Amino acid sequence: MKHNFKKIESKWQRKWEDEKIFRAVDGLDKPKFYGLVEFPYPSGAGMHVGHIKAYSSIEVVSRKRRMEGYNVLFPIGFDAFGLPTENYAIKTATHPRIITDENIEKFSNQLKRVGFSFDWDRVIDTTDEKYYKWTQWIFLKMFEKGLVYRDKAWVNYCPSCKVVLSNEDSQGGKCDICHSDVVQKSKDVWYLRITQYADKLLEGLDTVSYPENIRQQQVNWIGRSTGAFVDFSVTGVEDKLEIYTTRPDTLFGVTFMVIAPEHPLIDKHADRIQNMDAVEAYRAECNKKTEFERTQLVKDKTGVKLEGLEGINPVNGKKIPIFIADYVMMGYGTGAIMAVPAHDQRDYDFAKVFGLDIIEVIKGGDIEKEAYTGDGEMVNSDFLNGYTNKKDSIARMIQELEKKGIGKGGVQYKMKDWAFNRQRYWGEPIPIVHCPVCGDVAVPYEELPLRLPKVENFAPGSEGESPLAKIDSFVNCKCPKCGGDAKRETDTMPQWAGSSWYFLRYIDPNNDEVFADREKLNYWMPVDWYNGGMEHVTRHMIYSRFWHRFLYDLGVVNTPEPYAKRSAQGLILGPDGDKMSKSKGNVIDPLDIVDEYGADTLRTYVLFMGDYGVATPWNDSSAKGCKRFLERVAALTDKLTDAPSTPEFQSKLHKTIKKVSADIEDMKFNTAIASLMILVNDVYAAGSINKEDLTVLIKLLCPFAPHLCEEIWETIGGEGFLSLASWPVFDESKTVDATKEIGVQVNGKLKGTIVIPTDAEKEQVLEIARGDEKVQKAIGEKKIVKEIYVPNKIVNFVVK
RNA sequence: GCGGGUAUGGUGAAAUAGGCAGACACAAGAGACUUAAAAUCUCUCGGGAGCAAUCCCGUGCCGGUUCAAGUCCGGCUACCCGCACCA
Repeated sequence: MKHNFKKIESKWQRKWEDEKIFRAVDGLDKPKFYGLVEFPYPSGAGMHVGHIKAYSSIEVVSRKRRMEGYNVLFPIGFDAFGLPTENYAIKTATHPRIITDENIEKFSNQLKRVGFSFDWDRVIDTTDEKYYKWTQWIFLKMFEKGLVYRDKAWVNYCPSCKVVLSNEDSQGGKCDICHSDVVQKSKDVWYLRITQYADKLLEGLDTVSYPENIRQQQVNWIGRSTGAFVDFSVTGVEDKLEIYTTRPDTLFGVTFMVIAPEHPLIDKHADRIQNMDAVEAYRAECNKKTEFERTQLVKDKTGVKLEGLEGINPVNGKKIPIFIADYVMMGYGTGAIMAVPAHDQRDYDFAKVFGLDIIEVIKGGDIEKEAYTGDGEMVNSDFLNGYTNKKDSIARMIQELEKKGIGKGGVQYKMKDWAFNRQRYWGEPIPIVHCPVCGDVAVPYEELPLRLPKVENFAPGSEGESPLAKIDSFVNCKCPKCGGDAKRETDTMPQWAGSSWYFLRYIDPNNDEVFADREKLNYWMPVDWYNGGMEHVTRHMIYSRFWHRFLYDLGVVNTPEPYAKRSAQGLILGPDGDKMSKSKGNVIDPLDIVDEYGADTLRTYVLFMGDYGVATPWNDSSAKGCKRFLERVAALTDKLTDAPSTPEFQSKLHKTIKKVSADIEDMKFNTAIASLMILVNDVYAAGSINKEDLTVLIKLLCPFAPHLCEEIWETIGGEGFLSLASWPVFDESKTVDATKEIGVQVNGKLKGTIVIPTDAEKEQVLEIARGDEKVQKAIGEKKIVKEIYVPNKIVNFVVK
């Protein structure tokens, strides 16, 4: 048979869709498998070849699971709120709804042309009001539980997108969307108290199967540290200056304090600060610096001493100067530090610039040269002198601080609360009403969804307020509590909201009563295997784990963690080895490949091209090689024989079943495909194959190249869909050979190979090895001093 | 600076738990078929020496453990990813 991919691919895609053979059935009395891939943002550009690779892994596993008898849920949907659509809407004066619908239509057709076995009856769209009703519902539940708060704050603001960004969206001081420099702006911000879940998110990592690098990235992102909060008195003022430190045991080495330039103490006691001019000048200078300069370039210490205020070290009563400096951040800890120059390099550098005292309290380094951050004996530290163990000295100091009421042990996180509002149109409206009497009031649950109103002009206002603020009919409303005149919140939720719980909605996508039926959740959750990109490890994954954990604490889902297992694909690079980008002109369009080589070739190649987790350049000739392989498979129907299979071929076949089965589970798709290529080469060498053996072969290949395998199955008279046939089981006894070829080494160097009966006795093997001509020659006149035999692997003679 | 990872032919890459390095492909070269080309099929294909049998070298670098190291240990180097004046 010829491989007429154009004809057979559309034929089988239609059949699969008509008969809905990939539909997941709720509550079936079968083991379940929930395979998940990150749902796409339906951009106008259409599908990227990276999508194909990202989905192909779980696609292959899901197809294998179905054949193994599992009830499989492998869904797809669209994460469709977001800025690119909104910007395109502004540019073309088209409503984002229309653009989104068009793009979803386009994406769906493209996905279908690759033959992915999604359950198309469960498609979700985060911009559908039936969906975002429940996004708003979860938000209100969080509001109800005190996990939502509003605060005026200095925030990351992108002047180009005119939008407030979360910490995560402005990494490196650049806007994640447009890459402009982010500035600090004082704004009204809605926060989700994700920090309250920091420990739960950390602990949850021990209960799931994530690759080490992903686990580590999440641990770093949460950034838990333990230490102590200590109150320092300030001369002449009532307030205490609270600092956070991880090394409270170095308190006797404190020689000055540093507070962030934005620290409220400064304005509060401005009248006592004699050099307010210099302070203001320094603050202005800091404000001018971009985040990039502040964190990347300027490691030189700068600062200004606050004249008129002095700190008092609570453990020894010493007066110490207070500085402002931009190396202390308002956003971490308390925005104030005690400086121990002898044992912290930054404090050391600062002390050198300003000529401050450096007092050693831990022995072991040379504080003339640099700060010593290692362990050692405590000195100059009163009751801590003589301690050599960091843990003990810290514990003792915390005990002392708590006894005297001047400090306490505490925990800090690098992770900050999640800035949750955006001044944009194309997002979920935040369902809150501002009442002059009652304050912030939740929109009643029965009024959800709070729909996005129709707008003529989607552009944000000049001050960066939401386009919704211009719609009086939306803004003006009655307070749900007191019935008085009130105004609606006009900001919308960030892009990440909809994707924070979408995997739950797939389970029950059309439910109008609850976000998903509890029994169905119990059946399907958790997600058994989730594949996606590394770029979503610290945002989407942490956010969605947080939301899911919240829902668990609320008692509405059955598992604390949403994803039992996570994997990540490596990028497909352009043929030139660079990251694909339009500007470089090295983008591969997957649909071009489908047209030219077929979907089966595309699917097979993206998994064959290399290690699944590693970035690999696209190589068109290699892709063609996969096409060649599939053509050779198609032609096997011309080699059919009625003759029974040979024991040799049975052995090869069963070894291949074993290898392919194991490799798919280990995501070693490249070697799984390679072993199928070897098997096909073996058939060509033998000249013929019988129907039974060919059936096994196409079953193994079916998850990778399903259209072709279905067609072959039909051609050789198979009944029903091969995609629903049973996965081959190997016979272990047939994977063991009667004889084995092993190497024989002399002094660790390979000198010959011998054939031995499998599991032969050591003496028998050594006998054969000694008798080998080449081995004898290598030994020559020398004496054998040691004989090593590793069963079925190798013989080594040590000679002198 | 901290954390994670990677390094193997001309290329993408294989190598179970320390046991025949380079499977499977791609590219290249030669040949067959063809009026010709494409496609297909056959052969060669890490480096060096040799007519050859064969021998020597070879998994980023230096050292170690071992009968045996791509694999384990110690010390480097380069690159990639993430975080970063985090107190």
